[in-house]
Amino acid sequence: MDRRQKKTREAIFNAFTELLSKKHYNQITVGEIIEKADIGRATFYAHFETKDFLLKELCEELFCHIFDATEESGDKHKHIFNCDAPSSVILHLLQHLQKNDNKILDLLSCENNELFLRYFKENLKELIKNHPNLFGGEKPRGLPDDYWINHMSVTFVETVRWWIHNGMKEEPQMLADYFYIAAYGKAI
Amino acid sequence: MDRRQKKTREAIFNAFTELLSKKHYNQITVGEIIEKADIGRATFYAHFETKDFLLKELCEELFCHIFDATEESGDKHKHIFNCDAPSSVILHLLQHLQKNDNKILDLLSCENNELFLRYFKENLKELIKNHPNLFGGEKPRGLPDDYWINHMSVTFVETVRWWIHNGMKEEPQMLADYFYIAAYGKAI
DNA sequence: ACGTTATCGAACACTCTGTACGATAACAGT
DNA sequence: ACTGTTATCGTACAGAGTGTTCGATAACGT
Repeated sequence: MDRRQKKTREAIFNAFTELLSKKHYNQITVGEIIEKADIGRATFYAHFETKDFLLKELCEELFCHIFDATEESGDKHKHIFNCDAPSSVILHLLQHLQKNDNKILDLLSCENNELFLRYFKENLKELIKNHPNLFGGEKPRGLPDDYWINHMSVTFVETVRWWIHNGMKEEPQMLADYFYIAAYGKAI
Repeated sequence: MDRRQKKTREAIFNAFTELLSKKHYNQITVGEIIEKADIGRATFYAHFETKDFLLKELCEELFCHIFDATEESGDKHKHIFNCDAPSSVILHLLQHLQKNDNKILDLLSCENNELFLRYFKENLKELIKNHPNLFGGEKPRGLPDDYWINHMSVTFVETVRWWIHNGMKEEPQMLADYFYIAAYGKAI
């Protein structure tokens, strides 16, 4: 990819991210993004059809390193569903977040977090669907599969939301315990 | 309240609701609402400051008969947290929804449902906070109160969402069982 | 019948969107 | 270093949407 393109794209993402942490998505204008990114109007539209597409691509970039299921051999980053024991997956995820990779934490804690948490949840559902034992534990009897998958995804996402909203005071291990207690009735 | 005001207000709500069931909130314009409601532009703005305020007031109107905690003596509608055994509260709520009071079901099932489900959840949290035994059952040990309250609210809202999304084929009793199994590990 | 007030309709300034185009400068490959 | 390509710039522009203003009209409650 052309160096100029990469620069511009990054400038737009940075400007957009910064704006998202300060005001609501609906009230951010393309004009503001352009100004903060210091690029021409036509340039913006050469990269993104609309603001909505920009958001979509930002989401994809933020979550792909976590959720991308393509297993590239020799990749130094172990994909979460490949690592160690299933019971540590959630811990791994939480530690990932704690490191604030890709500034994802800022976006998950700003007033626009709904935007990203929704995306988070959808990817998580896909992941669980493809790796039923992702979290360890067992589905209680009498629940439809998709009900259970949705419930688990939401429970995890809400655990993260609660954590962030409360200042992330707890250690990831503690959070993992909360999650397992809420989901299965007991820590694992 | 002036008859004219009431008429206009209702016309706006109806037009807005109809539009919400067809297209995304962000893409609905005041012009469309005005046209469908068949009122003057100035009239709309005499009622609602912006489209956002219209949404807020619509939410309040939709949920108030369910969540309004003011206990008016002699009110023929029993407030949900006053009725019968705690364990039936969820059943009551689901039956309420099934009757599609206030066309709330249309809004909970359209592509804008996030808007209303969020509002739903926030009200539910308040309700649980004020009536800890609302759902019966017990909080597992080791969980912070607000974590648990959030978890229960979300679990319920997501149960409703799942139900609607799947065509509401199940009876309310079945749904209540799902909810209790997910929340407590067993039906009550 | 009266004074009040909600509505109308048209006009208005303003902001934002998405596009167009020629000029410029950075780029990749040879 | 040369060359053809292409991303960016700046400006301008049409179109759509927002929120306000104001005088005229008609419905309202008492």
